[in-house]
Amino acid sequence: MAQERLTRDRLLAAATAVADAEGLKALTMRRLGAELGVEAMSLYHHLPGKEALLDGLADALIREIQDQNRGGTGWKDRLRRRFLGAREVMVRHPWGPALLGARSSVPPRLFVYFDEIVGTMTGDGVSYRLAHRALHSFGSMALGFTQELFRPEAGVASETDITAMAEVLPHVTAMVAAELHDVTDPVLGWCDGQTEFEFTLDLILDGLERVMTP
Amino acid sequence: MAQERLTRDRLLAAATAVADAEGLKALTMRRLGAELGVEAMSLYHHLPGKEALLDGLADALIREIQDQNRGGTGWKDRLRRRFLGAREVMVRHPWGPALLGARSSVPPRLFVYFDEIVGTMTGDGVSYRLAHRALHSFGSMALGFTQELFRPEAGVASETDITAMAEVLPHVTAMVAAELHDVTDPVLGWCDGQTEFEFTLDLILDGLERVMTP
DNA sequence: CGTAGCAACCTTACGTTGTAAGGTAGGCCC
DNA sequence: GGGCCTACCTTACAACGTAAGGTTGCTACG
Repeated sequence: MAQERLTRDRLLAAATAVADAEGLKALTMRRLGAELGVEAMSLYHHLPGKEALLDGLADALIREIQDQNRGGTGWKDRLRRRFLGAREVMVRHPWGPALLGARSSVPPRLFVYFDEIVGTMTGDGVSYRLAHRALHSFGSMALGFTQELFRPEAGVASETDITAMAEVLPHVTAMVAAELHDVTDPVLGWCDGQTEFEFTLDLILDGLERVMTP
Repeated sequence: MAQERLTRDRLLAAATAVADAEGLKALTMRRLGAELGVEAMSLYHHLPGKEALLDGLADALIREIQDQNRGGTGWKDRLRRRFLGAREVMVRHPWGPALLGARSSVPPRLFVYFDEIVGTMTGDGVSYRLAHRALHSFGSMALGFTQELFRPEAGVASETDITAMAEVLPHVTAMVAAELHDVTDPVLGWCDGQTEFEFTLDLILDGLERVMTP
């Protein structure tokens, strides 16, 4: 693992790999050093500290999102493609949302990315006022994720759990039952992140379009 | 600070106070112990560990949000009031979003809260299918915050910064200029979180209403 | 009344984290 | 060849969460 010399880029690449494989929490200086066949303190000759490492990671993540740009015509179509591309990046790097959320200062590249979004809108006739509002409405959708507070990845619940749940959560229980019954493919159909992401995205995009052309 | 006996509730209250005053990062076991005039390890007789402390904090936060329920008529109005109330709670506790985002397992009370939302909708004639979609669309709005990735709390930039910014961020710079010129009160008008929260909230609520009554 | 038991709190200590401080080996230049 | 710079290593420290076990005082019961 040692061999080649260290670089800031090799460092960030290794950090990304560790985070992809084992999550952000496993990304410690010592662990990253080991990954590169080097002592932890050697990393400090290429990065000033752990915060800088995370900043670099965030920057690389946003660049990866920017690179997902895929054309389209009109602000709506363009943004839609952009955000769907962003989502693919976040699916590849599940630590992305948490990282961006935890960063104490805004990654500078994020401003550049938002600038592109504003330019996409105003360049197509959208007013600055609405572009500004839209920027806030997109929120984390622009980065390809919705705050997944409700993530039922928990797996199958036991029967006693289900009966207990039915008492405490009558409406959700009924909803799950109704939805499962409705859907042809019970696995893909229930809480399919992609479908719901697109639903919400179109809800916002259509809403914005309606606001600007009343 | 010592005097009275420790309680799980006193513990959580003190933890909330520390987080309110100095942020989540300042909330360590030793610090919390000191706050209560007690050694860190004494806390372990009331809570099994730090994770449990954070779980308790999250639970209390969600309960505070639930208590903001303020009536209204019809699912749209009811949810709107609810979410605006939730926002007030998050304004009081700026560490809220980060805490919920960082929790590795979903706080159980969140399911109860979501159940209330589903009940509010289906009780007013909304289909389970749409209620489910809506739940995902609300995302973090249901908890009163939008992922504030773009938070210009940085303060006034220097002149050189501004000219540098104009080169790299032409569209954002123009937008800021246009907006500042437009607005009567330049401080409240520019990036007023409340205004933008309501704008996005109504965008989603109106969109959902339109989907169900085509 | 004595004593067993238990709840609440303290003491000590360990492993892990980020990182400050300073050491060392090799290549380059004058 | 002697100084200097770059890249890496060694050692050490403070702060963190917490395991293990000690101390104290109240309470219940034979």
